[in-house]
Amino acid sequence: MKSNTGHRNDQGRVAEEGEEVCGEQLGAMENARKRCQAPSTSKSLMATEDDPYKIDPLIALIDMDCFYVQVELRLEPEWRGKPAIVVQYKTRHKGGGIIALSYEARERGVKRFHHADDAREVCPEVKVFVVPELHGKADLTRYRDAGAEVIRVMKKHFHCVERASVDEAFVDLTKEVKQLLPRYLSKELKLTPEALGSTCIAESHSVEAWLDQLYLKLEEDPEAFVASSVQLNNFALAIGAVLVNDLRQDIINVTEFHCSGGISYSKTLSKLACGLNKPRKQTVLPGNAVGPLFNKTNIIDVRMLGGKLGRSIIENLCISTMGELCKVEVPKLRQYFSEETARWLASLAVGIDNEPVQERDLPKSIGCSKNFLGKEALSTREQVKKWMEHFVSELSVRLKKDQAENNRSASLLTVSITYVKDPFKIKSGQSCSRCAPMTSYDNEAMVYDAFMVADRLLTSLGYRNGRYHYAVINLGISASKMRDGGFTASRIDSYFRGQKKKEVDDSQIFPGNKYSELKVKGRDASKIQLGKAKEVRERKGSITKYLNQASPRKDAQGGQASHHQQQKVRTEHMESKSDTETRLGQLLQATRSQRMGKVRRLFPARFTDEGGTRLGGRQRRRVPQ
DNA sequence: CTTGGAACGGTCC
DNA sequence: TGGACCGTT
Ligand SMILES: Nc1ccn([C@H]2C[C@H](O)[C@@H](COP(=O)(O)OP(=O)(O)OP(=O)(O)O)O2)c(=O)n1
Ligand SMILES: [Mg+2]
Repeated sequence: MKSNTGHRNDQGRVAEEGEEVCGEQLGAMENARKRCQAPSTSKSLMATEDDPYKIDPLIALIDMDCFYVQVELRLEPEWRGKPAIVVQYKTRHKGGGIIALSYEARERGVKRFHHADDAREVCPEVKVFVVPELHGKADLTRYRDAGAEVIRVMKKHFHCVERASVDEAFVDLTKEVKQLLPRYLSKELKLTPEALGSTCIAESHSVEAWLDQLYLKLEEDPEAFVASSVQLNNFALAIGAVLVNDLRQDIINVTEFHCSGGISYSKTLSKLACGLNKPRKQTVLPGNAVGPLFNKTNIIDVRMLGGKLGRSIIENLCISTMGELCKVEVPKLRQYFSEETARWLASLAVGIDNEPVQERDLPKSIGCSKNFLGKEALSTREQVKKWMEHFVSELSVRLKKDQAENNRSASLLTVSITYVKDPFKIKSGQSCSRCAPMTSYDNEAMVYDAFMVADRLLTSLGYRNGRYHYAVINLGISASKMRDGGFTASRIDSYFRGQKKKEVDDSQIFPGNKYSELKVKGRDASKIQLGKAKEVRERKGSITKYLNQASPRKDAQGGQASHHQQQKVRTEHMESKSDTETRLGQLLQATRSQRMGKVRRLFPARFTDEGGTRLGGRQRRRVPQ
């Protein structure tokens, strides 16, 4: 992947194209940034007296190496340097599914889609760490907390940090780099290979040569250098690399965790760069390297193109690399995609995504869920209630911790359910979600709300002799719409609107209605007594309004989680069973064939027709030429 | 027996 | 807005 053995001429030629394109992309990026009102970068191309140097936005992506494994290795360091994996549900299928694997394990041929038993087959001495279980489900707290440790270090170094996942964050380096620029240009500070540390330069063999080249140009003609956006941007990238290297070293010092980094001009490019030299390395992706790199980059491997959209591009245009996509003109793209999508793709094909780094280091939602496949599927009220209790037990602890640490409270509680007619003869599955206001972190209140919402939906789909007509194969709850501070009377009052009669008999599931006697500690009971909260559910508020439309959808729908795994498997080019080979696969196949949300906009013409065919000729909107 | 989990963020209507 | 759906780790 790294070394370019042949096609020198070809790459050289495209490199020039890339350079040219990149020069143009910067202006486009800036315009889009202004539209997006990214405060820290919106003026980056504007030279003013205070800010004499025009540089493009500089974005880094930090991604922890085999993160869950590192978390386990910090707890049991004797396994460092050995093949190791982290699995979920050891007692289940084939010793549990792998969710993280060390680089030593990767060298031995272990794959993420393997199970523990598979891993032992190809690598008998592999160390298997098992995700902790609590309340009958996997408990990822350990890894979330470790991720927060890392973010904390990042915030120490940079103001604008966007938590992208449990082990990834984007950083906007623009301001910090711009501040240092004069001191580096004046030689007060010097860019050295040592300062760059574990840096690689994409499409370049040596950091030294790259730096030498940079300084050669600076010495040659300093005025021309600072006037050249290409030179200045490369210089800025190098400064960014120093800052990111320092950050990564600090992360090691503070947390013992190693990570990789990507430094470039957009989230897309930084993410791509980060993956080029994993692990324990950071990669600078300069503008002039984008073209050559894109020539060998599969479309599927680019952020946001790893799913249906990417596959449709490949199928429709009969291409496979970003370099090829770059050569496709907007009018051609318009044959298959909407105007908006076509333009967006054309930008992305030169590395522009117009996404500012958001200053957000906390998750926006906190939730938990679990699959119940085959005989595990839930079909009684008692089962659903039991699992709601488990979920709430986990969630309330996490929410209270979040409230204490971050001074915020969730205002929305969402229940999501995937259900099928027969969990053993999966022919169609449907997923849905319902929400209720969150007015306290009281366990029983949350259980009541979550269960009532779920039960109403499932009951309305059919209920007889103590069993729902549908079996629940995935159940989850999530807290979101975070607001500053704790729960206040006015906040809770705002939920009391309208009136509606109770629709479901809860007397058997909640005997004695103990729930209505609960109170929130430390609050004005007359206002926020949970008995009042219960009224919400009996009135015509946001909950019941939607329960009335509980008729099953016609489209097939499978568990989101599983569906996503499928996406991941394809993205990583890992061989695995085709969907028709397994029962679950059939469900997932149905899932993917359903209607396409955002993608309807993205694939107006062809893809839609094909989707319609798969669905049995269902008619879809066709976008005018 | 059937098993590709469990979170997240975001867009669209 | 809520809810369905997509993309991602
Ligand atoms: N489908 C996935 C992908 C990832 N993870 C978890 C486990 C990983 O340790 C962590 C980070 O995901 P990465 O894709 O970044 O993978 P790693 O950090 O494990 O490896 P790498 O070194 O390739 O980044 O998120 C997960 O639970 N399910
Ligand atoms: Mg990682």
